[in-house]
Amino acid sequence: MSQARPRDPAEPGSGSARGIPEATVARLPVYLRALTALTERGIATASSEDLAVTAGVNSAKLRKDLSYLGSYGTRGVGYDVAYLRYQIAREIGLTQEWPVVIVGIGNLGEALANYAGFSSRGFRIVALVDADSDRVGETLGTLRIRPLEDLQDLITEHQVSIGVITTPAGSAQSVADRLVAAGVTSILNFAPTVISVPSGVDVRKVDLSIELQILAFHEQRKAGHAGALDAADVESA
Amino acid sequence: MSQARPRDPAEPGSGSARGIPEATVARLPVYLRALTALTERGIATASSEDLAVTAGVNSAKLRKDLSYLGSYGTRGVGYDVAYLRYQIAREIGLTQEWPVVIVGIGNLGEALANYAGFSSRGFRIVALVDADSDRVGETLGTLRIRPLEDLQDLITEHQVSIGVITTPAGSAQSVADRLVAAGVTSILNFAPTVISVPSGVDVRKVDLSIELQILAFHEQRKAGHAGALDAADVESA
DNA sequence: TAGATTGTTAATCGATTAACAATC
DNA sequence: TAGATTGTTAATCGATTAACAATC
Repeated sequence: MSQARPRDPAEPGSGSARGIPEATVARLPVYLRALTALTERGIATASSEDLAVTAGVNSAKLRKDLSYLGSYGTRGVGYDVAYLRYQIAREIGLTQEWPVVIVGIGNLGEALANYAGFSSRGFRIVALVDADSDRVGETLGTLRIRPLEDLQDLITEHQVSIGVITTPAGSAQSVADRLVAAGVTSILNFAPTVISVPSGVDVRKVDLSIELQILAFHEQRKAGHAGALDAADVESA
Repeated sequence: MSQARPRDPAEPGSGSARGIPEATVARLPVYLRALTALTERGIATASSEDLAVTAGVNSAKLRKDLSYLGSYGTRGVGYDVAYLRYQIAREIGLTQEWPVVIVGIGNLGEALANYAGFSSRGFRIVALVDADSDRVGETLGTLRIRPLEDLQDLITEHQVSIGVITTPAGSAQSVADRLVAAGVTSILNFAPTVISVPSGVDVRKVDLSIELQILAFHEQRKAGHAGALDAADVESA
């Protein structure tokens, strides 16, 4: 466990010690975005309360989260926005550029390929791959769509460690297998299916219809909604 | 708190009692999908272990989650796939159809408008809205893109309670305000910004670049990755 | 010094999990 | 009855939060 004594940001390894809670890791990008927003507003120093409001979290949680990285604030003053922003970017690994491959160039894959928010945050899409021979050869932005057979070579050539799957559910597992075999160790899966990977490979899943279903669950329980009556009918039947 | 005595699924209200944990709610759609997959494989009965493997969770967790809904299994046997599937669908609110409006028809909005996964799960996109007068009037599938001024009327006409925001960050808050003013009480926000809404309105956020950043954080910490060296360099500097 | 705000503690809350009595 | 598997308990773990001593 970590010692109670104050940590010095200059002490090598102090801030990057293992054991940053997953919940904290998931919020670091949110803080990064909030700091960017403050920078754009010309704000150089911000209190944990300012930052928390911008990020949409509670300030005690924010201070606790930041404390896992080190002591980057000044008591009585707050945080230097530019400095904290750099420290968080470094912690996440955004001081380097991450080459990314997208497999499955349907509507969603195409939208991601064109999404400016990736490149502006340290990710560079270096290859687009599709199994459909009709789409192969087509150019999207500056990239030509490549066949699945080229996947291994593309990953090796660009030293890709992060892959994005935007194929239909049926192809997702075999694509994941190929990505892993080629050396990819992080996968962002948009296909509506569970994929299995060896330990050591991280998978995150984004599921658009699941998000809507969670909203529907709560919506159904709100008073005044027509659905609430329907549900009661089913129940007493 | 819930009583320790066994609950009867036939008892009105038993399964739908408030207090289903959020973490459980978020997994119900995953179980629903797993049950659908089992149905497609022609499997009529499944144990919690079968279901858990298909859904990618641990079976103790799955049984605990299902216990919040009621007692839908049979000891020594397992769960009837079709029956459990119906019960979960009912619990989520998918026995009715949910009309949805999408605001912001860029690459992502267009991809969502064409996404078959929504309609097959009880959501129907009833309106596409964009602020750009160049896109207004264009037809996507069976829907014509409508101007922002029509938003209120569309929501009233179709009794929409769920809205999807796929605008740039800068427009998201004003769109959210208009959605709420028009009566929407659930929002799925794809814009890379925090939006504020009155209490009683649910917002879920999907942030594509945040998912990639979380992967990058872990990737950076994996041995053998070039980035690991870079980070160490920065740190000791 | 007085005021402000961090970083940390400790209490609380919620989620996960193994284990097993209940029961089909 | 014997075997299988649920539904529930209770222990554990992790996350959140209020409060405040430390300190700028």
